Amino acid sequence: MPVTMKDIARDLGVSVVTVSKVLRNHDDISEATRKRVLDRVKELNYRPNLAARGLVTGHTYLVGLVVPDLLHPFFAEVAKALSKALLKKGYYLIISSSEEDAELEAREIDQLLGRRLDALVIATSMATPGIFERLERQGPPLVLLDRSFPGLATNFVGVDDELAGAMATEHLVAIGCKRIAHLRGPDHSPGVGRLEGYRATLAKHGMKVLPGYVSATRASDVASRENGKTAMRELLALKPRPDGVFCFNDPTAMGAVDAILEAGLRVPQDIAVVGCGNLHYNDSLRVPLSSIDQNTQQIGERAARLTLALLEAKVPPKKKSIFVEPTLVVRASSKR
Amino acid sequence: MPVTMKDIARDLGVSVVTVSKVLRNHDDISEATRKRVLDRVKELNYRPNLAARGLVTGHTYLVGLVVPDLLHPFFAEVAKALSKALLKKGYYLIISSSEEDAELEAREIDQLLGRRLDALVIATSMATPGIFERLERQGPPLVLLDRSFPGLATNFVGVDDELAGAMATEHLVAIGCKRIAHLRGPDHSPGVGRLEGYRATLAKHGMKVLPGYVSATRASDVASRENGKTAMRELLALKPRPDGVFCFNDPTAMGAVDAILEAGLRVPQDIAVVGCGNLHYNDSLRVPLSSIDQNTQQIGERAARLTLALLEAKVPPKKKSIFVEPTLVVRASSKR
DNA sequence: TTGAAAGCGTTACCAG
DNA sequence: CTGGTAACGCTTTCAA
Repeated sequence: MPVTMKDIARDLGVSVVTVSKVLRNHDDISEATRKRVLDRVKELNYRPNLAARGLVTGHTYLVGLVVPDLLHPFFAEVAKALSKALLKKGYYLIISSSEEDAELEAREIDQLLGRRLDALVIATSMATPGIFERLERQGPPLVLLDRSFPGLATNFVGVDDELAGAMATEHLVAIGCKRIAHLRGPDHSPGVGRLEGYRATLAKHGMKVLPGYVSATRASDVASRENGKTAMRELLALKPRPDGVFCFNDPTAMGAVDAILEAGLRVPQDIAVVGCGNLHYNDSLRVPLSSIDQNTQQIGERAARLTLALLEAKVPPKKKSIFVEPTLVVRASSKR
Repeated sequence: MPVTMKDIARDLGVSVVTVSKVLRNHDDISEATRKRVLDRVKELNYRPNLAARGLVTGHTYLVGLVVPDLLHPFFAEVAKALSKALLKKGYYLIISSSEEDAELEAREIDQLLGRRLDALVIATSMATPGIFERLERQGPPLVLLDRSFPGLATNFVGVDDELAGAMATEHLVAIGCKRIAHLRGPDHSPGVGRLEGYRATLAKHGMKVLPGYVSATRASDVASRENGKTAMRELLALKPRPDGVFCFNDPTAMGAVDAILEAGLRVPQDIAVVGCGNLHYNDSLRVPLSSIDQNTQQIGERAARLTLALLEAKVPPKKKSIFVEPTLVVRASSKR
């Protein structure tokens, strides 16, 4: 059994209250007793029970983060930045992964609610906003991350996906591509946003989305490498064949490059490829991959700032959506 | 304020105890009351306060995991496997990252101890075992992960690093390398273990570790890419020059390949390279990288099994060390 | 400067 | 079947 305040109080012949006060630096304690208490605390290696404390104070200094996949560097990096920024203000981050599974995510959220966290940050795997409507009505302050729902009024932090799609497509246009295709992502907001950015940019330049130029298969976030390869093979069979591809994410783009090389074509001379996410190793690939950088760290920091603002507010502030600006990183796969 | 059992009890004119029993499926409650309670619980969206429950039951069903770096796929994958296996038994994993910083790690551990977790799993960034000796004496069940301390009796799960080093070196010998160098890792057990495996294998074949053939710089776990490049440049300046290199990890190996190609030499013809960790994208690199796979998933599962065993034991079982067997994956960087 | 009493939300124990 | 009482480890309030 761990040491409690009671043990210390008994040992020293003082009351629990006195011990409690010393530990929280109240100044209505004599130097003498303070020292006696502190010494005993050290000796016994005492640690306050944070759960008990939270029970009475009403806040836990715990913020929950739910992500679809910790193996995805994007989420790992957001977690890192978020954790660091929150820690500075004394808040501790609890991370859980839903493995892109809506049902598991619901269970995780339940757990976190049961622990009475002070706030919740969620990059959801859910297809519908139902759960979040309920959370907004009854639950701790909530910030949605990376994926949002049209029509749901909520706090949100993520990259501007439409801009990301537009920048990638704009770049392909700029290097002279005439027939630009898109290996699209899932039906969530990043997938749809990037697709919209692609569409809008083509339209702006008076270019058409040729039949089949938006992949039917939706690169899931896991195993998108294989998906990309398969989807690209289908694109290669089209006539006319595309001369530029914007891919939902980098693994998909890597798969696309695989398929293109496999068909005996060259990247970027025959087909230029741009991904999204800017993974760390893009530089060292067989064909170094151009990509849209999502400014991940900034996303984490802005999410932290927003969360802290919610935590410190007396009255619930107006819902706020923060869109971080992406950046284009050009490498060999689109250098002409 | 969240709904409590008291609210439900009052609404229904029953006692808190009755509500509590319904929620925990005690069978000494009439069907009628059970239904009334359950209905009200649904209506109000009630969730038991797990902290309060933990306070009285004495266990939290929480297991803490501390890793040096969540961005490292190895740890992310361990976390994933661990979490999945624990969840099956009703235990929930709290993940924190120490960013390879011993001081931060100490603070994280303190937090976790304050939360009275049921068990702790730690891949430590500490150079000394002091903290863990104390934890073994006073603290929840502890499992060390990936990194161990000679002389510290503790539960441990990790890959057999000496075997990893031996397998890599053995492979380089087998493909005909005569002068094998090692870009070594930090001073922790994996770094030292792999080095020992390398040394032992050379000795076994009557080969010498030539002067300067073990890099002085120790690939830190972060930014090891640049380190690898720098260290390899130094190796290239040696006479005679090595014709095979075993690198502590894959980023280091990627840096080594960079340096070799930059010097106008070929991989694997002039110098063969083997890494360790078997990162997912090793296949798609400019030079696909041979590597030692650590069987990460198995590490997570074994860690979970061991943790659960500790959790379920009445008396503290004897300390156990589990070494998972690594596997060699041969790719172009060492294919002759 | 100190501490007694009440309470946070829950469960264990035992009497009715 | 039901529920009163005590307890978990802590903080808050207020009186001494």
